[in-house]
Amino acid sequence: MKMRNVRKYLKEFNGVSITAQRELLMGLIHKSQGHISAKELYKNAVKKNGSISLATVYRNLKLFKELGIIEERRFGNLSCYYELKHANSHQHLVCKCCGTIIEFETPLIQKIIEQVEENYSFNVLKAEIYLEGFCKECNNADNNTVRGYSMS
Amino acid sequence: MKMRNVRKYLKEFNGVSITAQRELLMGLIHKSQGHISAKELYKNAVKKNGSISLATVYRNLKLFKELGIIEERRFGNLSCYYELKHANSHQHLVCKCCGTIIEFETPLIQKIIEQVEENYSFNVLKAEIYLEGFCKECNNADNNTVRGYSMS
DNA sequence: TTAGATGCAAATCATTTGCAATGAA
DNA sequence: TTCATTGCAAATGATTTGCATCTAA
Repeated sequence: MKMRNVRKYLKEFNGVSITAQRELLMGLIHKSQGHISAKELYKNAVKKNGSISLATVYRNLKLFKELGIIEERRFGNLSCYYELKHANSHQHLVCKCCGTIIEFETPLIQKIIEQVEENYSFNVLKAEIYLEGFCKECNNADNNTVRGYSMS
Repeated sequence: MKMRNVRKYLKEFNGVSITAQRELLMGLIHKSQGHISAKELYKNAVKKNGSISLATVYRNLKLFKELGIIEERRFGNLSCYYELKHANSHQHLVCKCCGTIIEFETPLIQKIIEQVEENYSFNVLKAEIYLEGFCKECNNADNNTVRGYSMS
């Protein structure tokens, strides 16, 4: 991502200053083109700026989240994943074996939201579908493992 | 829950012994009739058995999970919630303000699974929908707060 | 008797926070 | 100059683990 665009992003918000760390982190999040954890982001950032701290990564992830630039997701793990907020909402399909994360969309989620708003008088602000299973390749392989554990 | 039923549950598994702590924890999980966190479970357990340890709670939650008796859920928080595995799958609707958790069912989730299995050659083993928003009461109230933060 | 279970304290992992030093506007 | 931001280290909260002791089978 061009520096100019990052600046544009951040400049829209009053009182938020543009620092080298923020530009770096935003650039890396853009490059990740998908989901990245705080630790991965930190590791990548250190390669470019040896003195950046994990605290700065967390603080800025929190800031970007509050500014509505990124979203935070949990995929069963203890740690979170972060991704740029897309215009179009999408859902996640995760392989228990190889960890591949596939994004997909479905108009049915809108139907579900409507049903729930109707039935429970709820004002739904966020809808997430999380599907887990085995992808084609892992399903065929013999030596399946689930996040490091053998499942023979 | 009657002790006999707890024993029946645990006896089905070889090598798993029936301890007072396990009976207590299973009973409390049953009584909770919904979602309970490890900490809440521990607090309730201590009332009946002053010397039970948090480690025992976590170890047994892990065991029950492995035995397929309970399920682990994350609702955006850092900590997990545990619930008995129901025969019928159900989804969750959480109020950002008061924290109420509503369970609901929808046949549309099956449709989504079918679509995904078809489109991505995935073998889907688990499907979770998580909806978040404001319940009727909180939506009407003036002083809405989101998990402790004011949103005036 | 003996493998599995427990309690305790210490360890880990992800995330947050206090504080003094630094840097953007 | 001034207030936001950073790096560092220590704190926190959830969960796990090592170890000596206990207990169900």
